[in-house]
Amino acid sequence: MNKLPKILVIAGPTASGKSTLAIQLAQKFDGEIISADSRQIYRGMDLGTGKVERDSSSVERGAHSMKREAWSVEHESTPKSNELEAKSYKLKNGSYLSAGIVHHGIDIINPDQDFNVADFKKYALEKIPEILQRKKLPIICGGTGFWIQAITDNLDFPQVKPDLDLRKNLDRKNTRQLFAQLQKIDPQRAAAIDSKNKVRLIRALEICQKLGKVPRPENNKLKTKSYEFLQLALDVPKEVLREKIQKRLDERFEQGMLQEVQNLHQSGISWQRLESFGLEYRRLAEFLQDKISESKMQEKLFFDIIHYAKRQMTWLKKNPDLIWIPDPNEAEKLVEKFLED
RNA sequence: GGGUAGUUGGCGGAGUGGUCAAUCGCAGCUGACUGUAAAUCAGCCGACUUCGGUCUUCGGGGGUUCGAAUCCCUCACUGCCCA
Repeated sequence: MNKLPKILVIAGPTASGKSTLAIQLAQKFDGEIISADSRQIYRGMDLGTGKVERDSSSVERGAHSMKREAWSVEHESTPKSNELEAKSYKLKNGSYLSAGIVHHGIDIINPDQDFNVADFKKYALEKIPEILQRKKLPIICGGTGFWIQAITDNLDFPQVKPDLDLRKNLDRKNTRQLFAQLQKIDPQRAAAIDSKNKVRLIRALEICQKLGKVPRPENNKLKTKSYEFLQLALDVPKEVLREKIQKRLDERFEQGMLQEVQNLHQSGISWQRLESFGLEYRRLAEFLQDKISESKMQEKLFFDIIHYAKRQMTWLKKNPDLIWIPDPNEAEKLVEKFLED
């Protein structure tokens, strides 16, 4: 039996220290990082998404300021016909470097474009062989559990692309109507679906329109695996995480997160779009529109992030392959062992 | 000292004789999730519970009433106004 290529996964809730650990391990084991973060893919969304700081090029060395290029400035290449090609933005120097480590999946599209799990899966499955070819260790690191699972479990998605017009139309109806509609078309899916969840209902109907009904996800246990994963997650006590979240939030404000959101809006991103990104982008957009007061915004945002971390934990907890490590220093040994045989 | 408004579950805040263990919001807890996943959505949230119920709550005490968070008396505390 030939051995499967190995991939390291670093998961954990927001503010748990994933990125730092990933970089440490990348340095130690000669790796490249694939960010699995549904918001860090966007250019110009830096402070609010907590991107690792990009290495400044030798030319602009000494630029200690947190100033980052506005996405509109670097956005000069016009999208090509190929959707994925168009979406995956090629940087001049080829990649996003932080602490000398190559990061994929950061700054790959503009905030007015969509990039979903299926896109990510394609993207990552393209990058992984490239990284392996360079004899480097692929490290998938990020907080978007679903995206990570798409890779680790090689999830199969129905071949139905989002139909924005259809979605817009369906969105006008309420969940009762949508559910009734789904019951008629695909009772099986209807029986299993969350009947109050509009997003799910709309997607189900979208698939039905194309395929007649929603295919049952196949059992991934039967699938042949192409990679071997070591999945680690940072286990940070709730109280500690709270403190880290608050501290990080304060820092982000100091670094000019508000300005970042303002800039995004000025470069053409609608408030509605910004709000749809959630967390900092939603709350700051609301504040900038005078929908909420500053103190309300700060308060809400803090709790939003706490809740988000909680949701992440709920997701992560049901992954039986995750190894929870209370201390980041434990990771090294585990990775070493993983890479041995 | 006089007047006045108030005191409700962790917080905010409804409720003004029975259908109130007490609307609702926040916080808290648990969970769902196959192309929006930082999104979207669900349940629990006084105590005990064999999940049908049982018990103790609405500042303290005393009353009225078949029955009070809701009415009366009184005490305490808080805010505002007049001294």
